[in-house]
Amino acid sequence: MTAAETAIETIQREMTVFARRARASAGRMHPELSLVSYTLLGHLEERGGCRATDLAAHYALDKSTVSRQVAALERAGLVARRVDPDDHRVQVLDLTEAGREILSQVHDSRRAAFRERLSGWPPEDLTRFATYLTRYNA
Amino acid sequence: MTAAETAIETIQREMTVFARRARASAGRMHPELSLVSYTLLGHLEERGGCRATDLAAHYALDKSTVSRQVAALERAGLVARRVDPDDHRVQVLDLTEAGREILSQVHDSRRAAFRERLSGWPPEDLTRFATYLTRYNA
DNA sequence: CCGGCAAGTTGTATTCTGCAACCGGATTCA
DNA sequence: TGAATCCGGTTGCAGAATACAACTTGCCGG
Repeated sequence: MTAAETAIETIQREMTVFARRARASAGRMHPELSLVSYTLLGHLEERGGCRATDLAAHYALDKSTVSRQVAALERAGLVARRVDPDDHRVQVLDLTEAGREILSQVHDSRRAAFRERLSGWPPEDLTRFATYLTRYNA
Repeated sequence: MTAAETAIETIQREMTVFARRARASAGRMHPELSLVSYTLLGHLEERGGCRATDLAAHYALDKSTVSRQVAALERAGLVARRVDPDDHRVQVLDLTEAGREILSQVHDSRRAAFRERLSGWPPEDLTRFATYLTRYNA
């Protein structure tokens, strides 16, 4: 087996380990914000307004799932929808102030967990790791 | 925010994305074996016979959930249960031959998926990525 | 023997998800 | 311009995973 193949084995195994752990702990960290809701809010924060379809495509979710999640987030007052004046089919989603606040709380506690876990890593390794993960998920 | 903090943000987000996708796609790749089932079988393969309660504790699942999953796996002929002669409350779980076989197939196809996904990565990036993941999970 | 604890099972409710059918606005093309 | 089509989104439905609680059965210390 080449070094690259060995690396692929390792990546697979470690990703699986991670998936297991994430599955086990996701619900416990923040009961008020599911993993998906959190992800969606985070996306909105980063990219500003976007469409439900974009979210669905990006996270490989069915549009119906996104529709319901967004509806729940809107009921909870965390996101706002407005119709795109240029295309009346489109709803542009945005965080509300409350959404921003909750997101920042959850963010902080998750960040603390990751920071704890990643403490002692050289900054250069952190940025490279981040790049790899992004590329993997792209 | 420093570069390192930004990287931590990204790692956190991308890991989350990955975890969600892994779960969603696991069902599609192998309809006959959910991520949890796969994990449980893998556990049995590694450690040989164990109790349902051990699985529940190890994966932070409710014992009822494990009970149902194990029941399904037994119906599918992938695991066998036998009563512990020393304690009749206990059922010792073990892979059947069919279970071992399916597990190895799923293993292979997962490996193929990873290989596909990572094709085109320079070998040194693969090895570094593998190193980072291992370090992260350690 | 009894009370309490441990292992599993089952009933119930909730949540997340995908698929399919549908609605209404936008676009294309003859 | 008008019909066919496409696209964004919603809703009905069904299935899976899960937690919690109540229960059954077996074990063990007084």
